[in-house]
Amino acid sequence: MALPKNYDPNEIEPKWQKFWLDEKIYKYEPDERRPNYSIDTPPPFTSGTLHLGHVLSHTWIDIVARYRRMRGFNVMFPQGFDNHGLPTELKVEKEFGISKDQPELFLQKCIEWTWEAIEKMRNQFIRIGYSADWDLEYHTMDDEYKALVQKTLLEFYKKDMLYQDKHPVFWCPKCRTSLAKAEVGYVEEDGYLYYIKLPLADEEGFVPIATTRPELMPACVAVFVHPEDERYKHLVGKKVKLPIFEREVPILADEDVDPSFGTGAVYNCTYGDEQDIIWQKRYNLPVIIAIDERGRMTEVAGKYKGMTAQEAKEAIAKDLEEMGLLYEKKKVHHRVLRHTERSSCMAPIELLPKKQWFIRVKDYTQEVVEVSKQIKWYPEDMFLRLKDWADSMDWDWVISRQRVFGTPLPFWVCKDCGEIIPAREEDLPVDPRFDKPPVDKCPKCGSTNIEGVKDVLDCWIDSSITPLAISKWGKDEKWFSINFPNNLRPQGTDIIRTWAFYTIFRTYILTGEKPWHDILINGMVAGPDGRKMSKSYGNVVSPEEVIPKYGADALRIWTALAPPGEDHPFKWETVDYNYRFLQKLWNIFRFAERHIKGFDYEQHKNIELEPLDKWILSRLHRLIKFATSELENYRFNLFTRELMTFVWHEVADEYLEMIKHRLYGNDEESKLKAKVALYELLYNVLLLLAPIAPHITEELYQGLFKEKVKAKSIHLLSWPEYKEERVDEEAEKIGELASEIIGAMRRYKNSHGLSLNAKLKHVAVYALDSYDTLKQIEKDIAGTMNIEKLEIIKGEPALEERITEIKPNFKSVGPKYGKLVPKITAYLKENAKEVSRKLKEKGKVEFEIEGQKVELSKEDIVIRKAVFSEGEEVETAVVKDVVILFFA
RNA sequence: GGGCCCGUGGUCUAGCUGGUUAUGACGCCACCCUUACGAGGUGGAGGUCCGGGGUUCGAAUCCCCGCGGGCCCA
Repeated sequence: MALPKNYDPNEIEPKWQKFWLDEKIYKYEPDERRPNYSIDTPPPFTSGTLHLGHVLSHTWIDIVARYRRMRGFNVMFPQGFDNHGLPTELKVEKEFGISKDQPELFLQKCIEWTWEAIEKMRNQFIRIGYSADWDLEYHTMDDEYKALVQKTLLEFYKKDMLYQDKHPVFWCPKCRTSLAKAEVGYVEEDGYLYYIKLPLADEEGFVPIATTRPELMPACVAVFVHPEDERYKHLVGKKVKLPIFEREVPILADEDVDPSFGTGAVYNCTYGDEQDIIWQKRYNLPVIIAIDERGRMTEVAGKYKGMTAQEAKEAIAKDLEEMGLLYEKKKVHHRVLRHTERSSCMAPIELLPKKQWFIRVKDYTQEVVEVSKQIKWYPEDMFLRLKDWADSMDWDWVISRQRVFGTPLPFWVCKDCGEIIPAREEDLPVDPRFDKPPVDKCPKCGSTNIEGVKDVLDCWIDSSITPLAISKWGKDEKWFSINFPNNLRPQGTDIIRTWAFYTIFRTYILTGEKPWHDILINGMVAGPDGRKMSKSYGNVVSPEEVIPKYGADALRIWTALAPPGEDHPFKWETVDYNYRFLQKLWNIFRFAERHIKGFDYEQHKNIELEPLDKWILSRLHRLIKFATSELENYRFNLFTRELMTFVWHEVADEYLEMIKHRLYGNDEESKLKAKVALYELLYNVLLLLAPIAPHITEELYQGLFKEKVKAKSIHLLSWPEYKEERVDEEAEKIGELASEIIGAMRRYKNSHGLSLNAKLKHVAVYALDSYDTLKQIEKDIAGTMNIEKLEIIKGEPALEERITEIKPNFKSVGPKYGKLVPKITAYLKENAKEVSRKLKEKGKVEFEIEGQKVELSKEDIVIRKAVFSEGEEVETAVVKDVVILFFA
């Protein structure tokens, strides 16, 4: 069976994907005889489709997994799915018209829909050649997973790291519901900026403030100015007395104040905007609630009680004006938070303090930073992002969400005394929204008035225990001891502050250890236009558009070319180029097939090879060494590029052309040697490429090598071994010279309209230093270029010679002569002919500059020259010290 | 506003422990049908290495100041 003429990824790829699954090539079982390698893969949110960001991050992981297997590791490679989330709730509400008022039906639909999404996404993973062990697949909505999440919360509760407190939520007074950040947005609109004088409490004078929300004055808790502001510096520490409400609040200084906005002084309320929250937390200010869930003024608003916020704004402004304290009202264009997710609503959003569940994290940030230092970060500087986040944290982790489709908090609360009643561990998972409490009466006050917690957990609570989940923490001692800490956590730059930070934090609190040895950070995928890929820019490209056209391997190579930690644009041109590379690879093997298929490499591998064979194998082994060290450090881009260039140019354009005459010739000994080298070369190229392009390499392995090598898949073979003895600098010099000389001859043929294998009657090659090297490849040059009469002559041809460039080799001359360098450069130029002659005669040149002796050897001077023939009968080319004469 | 990162021909990218013709690719132009491949081969045009200052014999590379972009946070 010969390879078909065309490379067709759509035929090859699904075939092997099925084969790998059927044969359970990637099955993981703990095995004490082999080193273990575990990967904590990111569980994507179950939207139903993989985007190119997933393809990038997960192909990277897959490359690592495949490489590690080839290095003899037993790789534990699970894939999970993150199920809970707002988008699913919105979909169920909108598309299926099911309301949250029927929570059981609602949840059922969410789960049903999520299963469909999982199926689709798993198939998409399989279609990119992803080599996870699907028997290890997990979902955050699984009972087992939820039980683990809840168990960790019980642990935090026991450690007294869980508490309830008030925290603002986005609240829509029209819909009477709390909203997630994704459901609100800023809308630009016109409004007024009110300038108000706030009288000082204990002396004459006042502080002028500017605000867009005078109705929040009853909730004012402080006035802020910039610490460097000369206008107000002297007032810091004093108090103002709020007009109308007759309450005193302090004047504080904070660098967040923008002195150029309004009057340079602002008042801080509960809560006008997100900055108010920061200050309230930072300075531990009181919380005064002036607006209720219906958007109306509360008790604290006194005579304004019951008014809507808008009515109160006007009434308070009017009263202040009458008191002479409102002295200016300026039109401004500003951003207002509105309920943007539901376009029918668009009501202004309030920030209302609500009882929320918190995990104490601020007290542990420095410990988390210390643990993070024990993890190796790739690239290293990504650690700083985590550190900065930890250092600047203003409040604890709010873990409760007022949603439906999420892991429930495993707690009940006594409505009489507020006692928190945890679930029993043996009952997990529990859903306190539906399940009975584990006790009949409150253990503290004896009340029977016990209510299950209605809130669910932030989805980062689910996903920040993946290392514990996949390592079977608390479940399987042996599995855990082999797999934990995980060897690798791969993830994107965007979620270092969430996923990485919280995972390190929770794992550390629960186990006392770091979750992983290494963390690998990938950048974001940009669209073809270089901008972030997003629907609103209309630059989204989906894997499903790419794969039918070019196949998964070509797309995978695009991911392999992404630099570590940096954003990477999707480019159709790149995928197209990769596809053409694979096409080229295919053709190389099609050519090689007739020469090496069934060839007994093992029998002949120790034969003494010819110089050019040694050259290409030396280059191969250098590449193996480079590839290995790059992959050890999770860097794929440079190695991939090198490999592609090597295969395309050194192997295909140069080496293959140089051995054709041997493979098709009559010298059986030489032919055999060429086959040995070709086999070793191409077999190893396939192995190097296997982690990146698993499908085409499998196809070629099965077609050309399996018969002899026996392994049932290329993905069960070992990574190429770097053999120092194959590296041969002498052979590399020979190969390089051969490439350049043959290149010059190809250009000659090309410029004369001759085909590559057209016969050249007579070529003379003159050389001095390279003479001995050339003699060794005389036969190769003549054979490759089909030269009837090739003369290699020691000496120089009788032709006119001109020096086109002469200069010092700065790298060697610079450190030796420092400031004299520019003068040496000038000297060489002025005395080019003489310098060249002396170099040829003595091998060195000596002269004086500014009374200082300068001595330069051949290595210190770079000379380029051209030769010219007067007559018409001969054309010339110059390669280093070699002059080629083509006779017509 | 804060932290980190990035800025190299039209586009993407290498180089960035300093060494003078700045790497490779896509695209563009010209030429060549060559026994694995025209989805190929050969050559060419195209650059103030974001801007400005400094250090140095020498700066894309090191330092300082700007400008622009990304991610996250506020």
